Amino acid sequence: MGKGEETRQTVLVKALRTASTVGLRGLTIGGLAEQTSMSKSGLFAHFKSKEQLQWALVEYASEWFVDMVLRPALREPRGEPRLRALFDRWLLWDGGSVWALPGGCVFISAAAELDDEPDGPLRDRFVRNQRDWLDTLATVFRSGMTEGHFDQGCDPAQFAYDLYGVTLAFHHANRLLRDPLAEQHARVAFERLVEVARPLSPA
Amino acid sequence: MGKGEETRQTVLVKALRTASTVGLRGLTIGGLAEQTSMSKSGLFAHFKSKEQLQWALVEYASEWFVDMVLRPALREPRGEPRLRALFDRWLLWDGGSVWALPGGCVFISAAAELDDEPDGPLRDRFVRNQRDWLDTLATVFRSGMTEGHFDQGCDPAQFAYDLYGVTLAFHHANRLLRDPLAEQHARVAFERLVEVARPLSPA
DNA sequence: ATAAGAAAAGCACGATCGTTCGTTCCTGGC
DNA sequence: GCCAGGAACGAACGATCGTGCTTTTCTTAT
Repeated sequence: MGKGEETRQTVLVKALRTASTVGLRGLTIGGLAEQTSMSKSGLFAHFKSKEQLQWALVEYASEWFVDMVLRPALREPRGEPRLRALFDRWLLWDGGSVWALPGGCVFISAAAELDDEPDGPLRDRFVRNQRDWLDTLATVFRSGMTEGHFDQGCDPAQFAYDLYGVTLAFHHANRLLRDPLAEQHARVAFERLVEVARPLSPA
Repeated sequence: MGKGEETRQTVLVKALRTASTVGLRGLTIGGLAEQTSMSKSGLFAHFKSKEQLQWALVEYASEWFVDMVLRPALREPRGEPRLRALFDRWLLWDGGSVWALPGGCVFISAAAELDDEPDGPLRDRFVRNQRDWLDTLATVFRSGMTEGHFDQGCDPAQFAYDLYGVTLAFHHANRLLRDPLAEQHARVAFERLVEVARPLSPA
């Protein structure tokens, strides 16, 4: 890894942590330069505009999410165990683990900022990220259906939607309201989602 | 209503619509002045700082939410009917009705911006708003329990959490992903929440 | 070791931010 | 009709924003 790529990475690491608390829009070149002990122009040269920096950040965050949440969970057996691992690590991702971002899930802030933005490279990239994640959830759930853990009549897309809702509510209750019962509520909700999806007559 | 209060109201109306798309932080005094055909300083004088403007905006949004969503639903019979009305109007509030804000639910953007903010008057005010709303949901559900619509073993706080999750996911799917199935997913999720809460042995 | 090229810095720009100040305009009570 | 006080304005401030240019410093390959 050449020098250029190295500092680029350093910047993205810092940027990711800051963005998790202040959002993509809250990022500033000057602030980032200060955090990395660089000059504004020196940092700016790596990304040729702020939006490209944001784009690179979404890219980087996606990779890291895969590394921290998805990949480890994929080592669990297909179906329900894998789904549980996914959910557990998802909660850790939003806070409570040493490797979690200081502001919790960075995608939630980004979603709120980009949802009313006009189409563009940044929004498109992020929407793809979110669609991929929902697709992944649906796929993992579908594996659970073929494994016989979940009923054949279930709708994987609906399940992905529901599960996302559970974690969105978790983020809300945990970080905004600082509700000590947030995680408990999340787990109860998850268990009921799984329970409801169970096949009536196990093969 | 004196002249001062009148223009103050005018400003808040415009501010609310803008904030729904760009968030509380995205608001600018200059932009607001332009929208209302006022001078920056003239507008600024009504609120003595930007944060106080944001504070007043949260206050105003809360009132309007009560008028548009809560109050009309309270005219429905206690219990399940009232809960359904609440949910229906909540979906309308996030978009799809003529009176909805152009950027959808303004509280969701605000939540993402304020969740990692240090304590302060603005955050406190907004957290109170959100707690009130969750309490209201729980209360309405609890009425449904005493009415016999829902099982006595249910946890109203858990139900409020779940229902909030459904609408957060709806906002996400609807506004960010522009998923045409968003509302359908939301309704399916709601129906299952209600279904699961039904008493096993109706009195 | 040296030349070529990348990386970083320095500096400045136009724009926009929130905010202040002094002035002008309008309104309501006597 | 006058006068006090609120409402709005115009201009300006210091700060900070993203972004160009030019120059210096460092890497890297030969």
